[in-house]
Amino acid sequence: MELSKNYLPTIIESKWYAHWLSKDYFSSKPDHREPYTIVIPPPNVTGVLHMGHCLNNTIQDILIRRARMQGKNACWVPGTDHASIATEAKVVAMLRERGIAKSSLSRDEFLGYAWEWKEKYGGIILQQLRKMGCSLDWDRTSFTMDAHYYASVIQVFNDLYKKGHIYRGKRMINWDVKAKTALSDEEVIYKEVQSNLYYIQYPLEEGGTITIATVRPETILGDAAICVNPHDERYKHLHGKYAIVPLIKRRIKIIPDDYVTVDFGTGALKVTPAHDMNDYQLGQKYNLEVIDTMNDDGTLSEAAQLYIGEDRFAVRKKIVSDLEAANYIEKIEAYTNQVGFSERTDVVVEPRLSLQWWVSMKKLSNPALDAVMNDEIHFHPAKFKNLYRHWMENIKDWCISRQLWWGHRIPAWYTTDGSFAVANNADEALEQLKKITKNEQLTIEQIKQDDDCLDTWFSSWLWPFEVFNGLSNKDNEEVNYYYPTNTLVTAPEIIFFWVARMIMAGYEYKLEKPFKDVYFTGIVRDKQGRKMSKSLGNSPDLLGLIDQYGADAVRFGIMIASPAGNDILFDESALEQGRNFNNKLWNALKLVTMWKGKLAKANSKNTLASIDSSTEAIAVDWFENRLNQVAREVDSLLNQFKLSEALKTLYSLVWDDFCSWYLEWVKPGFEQPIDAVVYNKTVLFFEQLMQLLHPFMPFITEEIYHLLNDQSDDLCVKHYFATKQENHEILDAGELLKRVITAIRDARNKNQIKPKDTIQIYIQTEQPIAYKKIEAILMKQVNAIHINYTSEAIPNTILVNIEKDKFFIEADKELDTVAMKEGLLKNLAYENNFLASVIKKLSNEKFVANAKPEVIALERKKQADAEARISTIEASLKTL
RNA sequence: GGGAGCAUAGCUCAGUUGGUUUAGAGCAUCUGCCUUACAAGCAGAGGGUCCGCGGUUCGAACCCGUGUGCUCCCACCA
Repeated sequence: MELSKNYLPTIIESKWYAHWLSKDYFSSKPDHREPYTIVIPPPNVTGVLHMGHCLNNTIQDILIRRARMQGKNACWVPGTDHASIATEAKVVAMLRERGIAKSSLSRDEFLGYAWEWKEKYGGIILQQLRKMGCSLDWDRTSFTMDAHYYASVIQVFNDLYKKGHIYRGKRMINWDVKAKTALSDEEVIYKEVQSNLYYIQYPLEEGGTITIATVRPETILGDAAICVNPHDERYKHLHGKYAIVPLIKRRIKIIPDDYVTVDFGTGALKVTPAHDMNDYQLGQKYNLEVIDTMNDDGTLSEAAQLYIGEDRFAVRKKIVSDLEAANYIEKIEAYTNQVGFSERTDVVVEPRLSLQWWVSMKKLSNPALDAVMNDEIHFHPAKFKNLYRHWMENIKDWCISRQLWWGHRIPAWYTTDGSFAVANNADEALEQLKKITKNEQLTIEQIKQDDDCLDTWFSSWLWPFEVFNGLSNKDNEEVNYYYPTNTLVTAPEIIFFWVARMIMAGYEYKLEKPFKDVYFTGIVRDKQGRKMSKSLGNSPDLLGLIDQYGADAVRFGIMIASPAGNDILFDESALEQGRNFNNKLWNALKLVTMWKGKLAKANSKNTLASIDSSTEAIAVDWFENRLNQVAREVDSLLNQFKLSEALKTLYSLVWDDFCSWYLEWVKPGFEQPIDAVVYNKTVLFFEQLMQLLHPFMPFITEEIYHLLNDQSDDLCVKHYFATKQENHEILDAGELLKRVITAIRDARNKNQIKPKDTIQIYIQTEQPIAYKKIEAILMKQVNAIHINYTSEAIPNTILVNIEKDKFFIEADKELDTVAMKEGLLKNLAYENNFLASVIKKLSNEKFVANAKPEVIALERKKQADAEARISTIEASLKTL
C-alpha cells in the first residue's frame, strides 16, 4: 500500500473513533477487575468546547486510556450540567429574538421552551468531545436534571432541612438585577472601576452642615443615619444630634462607631442599611430603619420618594445634578474602587435584603476539611491544600435559592398566611401544613410551591455518586463498584464552588470520599498571558484547530505546554510541533514498511546473536534497553501526575533515540535487504512506542499499529508490554557511540568537510575492543571509509578527543590548524578551571573531614578524569 | 487590608533529602545540507551574575532572613 507523503489525520480519526465505538471499548460494566473511574466535570449544557475543556478532557482521556491499557476496568462518565442561570439567560435571549417576553409566559410554558432548547443544543459539546478522541462511556451520559437526579436533589434538600442544616432567612445578598436573582458570594466578581467620590453636605438640625463622602449618591434616599468614629475630635460634639437628608429632608441621627475610618473621605459615613452589607450590620447594631429604595430590576421604588421607576445609574446622574443645583455638593473626586459584577450577566451586583434559603456549612465542612488535610484525598499539586483549608476554616453559609425557573424547584410549600412546609411533594406538604395551620380543611389548591430554584451547585455536588444512582437507588451494584471514583480533573477556579462541596456531599451521603486524587489543571491563557474569554475574543476555535492540525496534534500541543497546576500559555506553534511530531511518526512508518519488501532471509536460529553483522545487534540491544528504561520513567511520571513531562520524555524517545539514532543505525544501505530478525525487532519496538504514546495521541498510534503489522486486535485495549530492567553497560555503550558520532560530525562541520566527502579515522585508545563493536555504525554515521587503530598521533589530521581517546580524522582537505588550536586552547582553559575548582575543594581540610566518603571519592574521580583530559589535550596541542 | 505562590537561556519550563550541575530540555536563533522516511526535514553550534543583598554550611539554584518585581486567592473603607 502506498502511504501518503504527509500524515492526513481527518479521515483516520473519524475511522478509528467509529471503530472503537462499534467494538464498545469505552463502555464499562462492573466485573472482577479493578475499576478506574472518572466522572467528567459536567460542562454547561449550553456550552461549546473551548480551550479549557480541551485541556481538561485531554488529561482525563490520558488517564482513562492508560488505565484501560493497564487492564483496569476504565469507566469515564460523560454528562452535562443544567447550569440554571446561564441556560435560563440563553433561553430568555432566544425567546426575545422570537419576540416573546419571559414575563408573558407561565412557568410551564417557559420550561417547555427551555427543554426544547436543551434537546436541540444540549448535546453539542458531547459531540465535540468525540472529535477530540475522548473515550467516554456514552451509554452513561447523565444530566443534572434527569428524573432520578432531580429526585435525589429534592431528597437531599429535605434531608438537610430535617437535620437542621437548611434554613430560611432574611439576609443581605448579592442581587443580579438583570437575571433578577440572588447570587452566592462566589458568583460575584470584583473589578476595578473608575468612579467618583461625591462629597455631600447634609444640613444639621441645629444649623451648619456635616459632609459625607459616597460613591453611590443615589442611595442617600435610603439613608438611616450618619456614622462617625467615636474618637474623631471633629465630630464629638455631634454624637446623638440629627442631620437632614438632602432633597427628601429625612431626619437622621449621627451615631459613633469604630467601624468608621477617621482618615477616609471626611470621616463621616452615611448609613444605608438596605443597600450595603456593612451598613446593614450597623443598622442591626443600632436598630436603624431599613429603607429599601430599590426594586428587583434596579429601578427606584416608592420608598425612594424621588425618581421612582428610574434606573439606578440614570438616577445617579440626575441626583448629582439636582444636588449640585441645590448646592449640596462640596466637591467631586475621581476615585478608583472595586465593584462587584455578576459572573453570569456581568451587571453591577446590588446588595439587597431578601428572604432566601441557606445551607449552614460548619458541620458539613468539618469532615471535608479533614479528608484533604490528612491526605485521604490527594490534591495535585499539593499547594492547593492551603487555599482549601483557608476557605473551609472561614466558610460562610451558602445561599442556595435562585429566582429562576430552570432548575430544581425548591420543595417548600406556602399557605397564604405565610406558613410553610418542606416536603418531597405537594401531598406530603399539604399534610404537614394541615397540622401546622391546624386547618384540616386546607386543600392542595390553597398551597403554593416556592417559585425559586436551587443553585446549580446544589445538584452538581451529588455528581460523583448520583451518576451511578447512588442516592436514588442506594447501595446498588454500580455505585458500590465505581465509588469512590479515582481522579477528579478540574480547574482551581471551582475548588470552592464544586470540589469542596462534592467532598462534603460524599461524606454526608456516602460516608466516603468522592475521589482519591484531584488534579488541578492550570488556566489556559493566550500568548500574552491573558485569560481566554469570549469578550476578549482570544479563544481560538477548537474545532477549526482540530481540522487544521488533527486531534492528536491539538492534544499534543496543549499537553506539552501544561505542567501540573501552572497556567498554560497557549500558542499555536505548540500545535505545529504536534503536527510535525505526527508527521515524524508517519515517516518513520514509511521507512519501516519500505523494508518489509526487502527482508534478508532470517537464518535458522532466528536470534539476535545470529545476526552476522554485530552492527545491528548492538543497535537493537541498545534501543531495547533504552525503550524499557524510558517506559519505566514514563510510568513513574504518570503515577505522579506529571503528564507534561511524561509526554516530553516520550517525544524525545521517539524522535531522538528511535528515529535519529536507532533507525539510522539499523537502516540498510541503498537497495540492500534488512535482516529479518532486526526488522521484526524494529516493528516490535515501534509497536511498543505506539502503546506508550497511545493515551496522548490515540488516533495516529492506532493507525500505525495496524499498518505496521496488520494486527487483528486494537491498540486501544491492548495491555501494556511488561518492562524489563535495563542493562546499564549496554546503555553506556550506546551513549559512547552517540558521543563519538556527534564529536566527529562536529569536527567535520567545523572543518567544512562536505557531507558527501568521505574520511578515514584513526583511533588511539587503550580499549580498541569497545570501538571494534561499533565500527560499522560509526563508519556509516560519519561517512568514513576506514577505521584504523594507531598507537601514535597521525600528522595532518583533524583531532577529536573523547576522554582519554583520540580520533584522528584524515580528509582530502586543507586543515585550518589555527582554528583547531584555538578550539583546543579553549577546551584546555575550561578543563583547567574545572580542575582548579575540584582541587580547591579537595584541599579544603574541612571538606575532606565533613563530606560523605562517596562525595569525596567522586571529587577524586573528577580530578583524575580532568587531569587525563588535560594531558590528552596538551599532547594534541604538541602535534599541531 | 489579610494570605498564598512564583522569579533559572530570547520564550515556556525541568532541576528529587544541599555534593557526578562552573546548571538541563523543548521552542526560537545561527551555520552547513534538497543525503532515496521525513525541508512539517537532516547534521552541528551558540546562548545563563540560577532576580538583588545578607546569612547558615566544608559546600547553596536548592535552606534562612531581607529587598524588588510579577501572579493568584480572600476581604470589599463608604
